[in-house]
Amino acid sequence: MDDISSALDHGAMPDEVDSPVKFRFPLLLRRAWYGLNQAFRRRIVHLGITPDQYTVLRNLCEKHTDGLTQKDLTQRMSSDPNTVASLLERMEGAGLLTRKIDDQDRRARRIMLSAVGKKRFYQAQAIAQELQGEVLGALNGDDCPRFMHELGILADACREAADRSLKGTKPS
Amino acid sequence: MDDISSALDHGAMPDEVDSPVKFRFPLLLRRAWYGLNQAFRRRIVHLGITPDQYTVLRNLCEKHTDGLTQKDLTQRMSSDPNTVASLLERMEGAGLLTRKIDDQDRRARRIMLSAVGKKRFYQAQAIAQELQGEVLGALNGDDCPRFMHELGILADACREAADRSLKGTKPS
DNA sequence: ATCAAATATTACCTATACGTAATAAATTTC
DNA sequence: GAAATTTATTACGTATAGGTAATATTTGAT
Repeated sequence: MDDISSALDHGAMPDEVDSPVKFRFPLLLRRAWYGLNQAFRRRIVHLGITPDQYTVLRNLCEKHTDGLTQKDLTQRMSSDPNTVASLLERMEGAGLLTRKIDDQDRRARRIMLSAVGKKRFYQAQAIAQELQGEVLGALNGDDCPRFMHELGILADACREAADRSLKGTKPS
Repeated sequence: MDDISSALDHGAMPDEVDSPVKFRFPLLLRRAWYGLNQAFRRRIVHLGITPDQYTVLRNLCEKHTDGLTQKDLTQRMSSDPNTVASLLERMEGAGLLTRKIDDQDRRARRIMLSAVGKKRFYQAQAIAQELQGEVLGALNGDDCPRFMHELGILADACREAADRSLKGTKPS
């Protein structure tokens, strides 16, 4: 009753539980994401910001029209309202941005980048692009566009799977 | 002095700070990883384990020879000693595994899967494979192997970048 | 206009992620 | 062979990730 492996037709399973290629996606994704994040964090620590804070700054800079609400940011970062709230609280304390009640919807808060926040973003962006260049350099330049296209497809599929997994425990 | 954008030759920059394709890697990676993780977390919450705990269980099951030390696990999970330590502490408390001083090296702790841990792993593995099937189904089956190969190359490049970024602030 | 339903945040809690310092045991060195 | 060095963990602190519940507000229905 201990060795469930036999009970679930997982024959030998010496080293590779996951099939040769197909089932390595989560492993590779984890490795890539953690590595990239670690590298970036270590390279921008002297700027006093973290990778996630950089993501906030980037989103605010891309749409620096009238700022964004926390809800907007949450969606753009494929993140969570709670996470974004505490993230922004810290960043406001650090003087990177300001949060003011939205005029149209007093429930929402409109986030505006500060001069310091904008400056930090451009400083970090240079480092981010350098890092991305190093990493993507490992791939054949010709393969890059197709790869990114496919990664985008999988990213969407992951997001959709997450949304589906919210309601009926087991969608279809 | 406020609008650094002009000072750094970032011309217009209306919406796409990042170049068309090449510089979207971090965004897509983040979206994919967060989405996959959320989906999996939501699908295994009823088993009482988290995605990271599943990763631990999987590593222990793959090499269930004599267990692994925390150091081994840390490397296999491309994680951090501190993270792994607290992770294992919780898992030990939950009865998923045991930690005993290693005989050969009394500094190290050898992690051994418990019967419960093994059971939870196989239960979660079925869910993981189902999820992976759903996600990878979005990709052309023929493109999958090549994609995984390229993702592996990038994952390695990310890890190496992280390692390089540890010592000399700016490697080469 | 009024009360119910939907929505944007906050408050609080647990689980990572990871940096730094402290510990303890193994290894190297003179 | 004892001291210096390296190494596996733990202890402690800050920054996410995200679930649940409470709050304030806006909207919609009557």
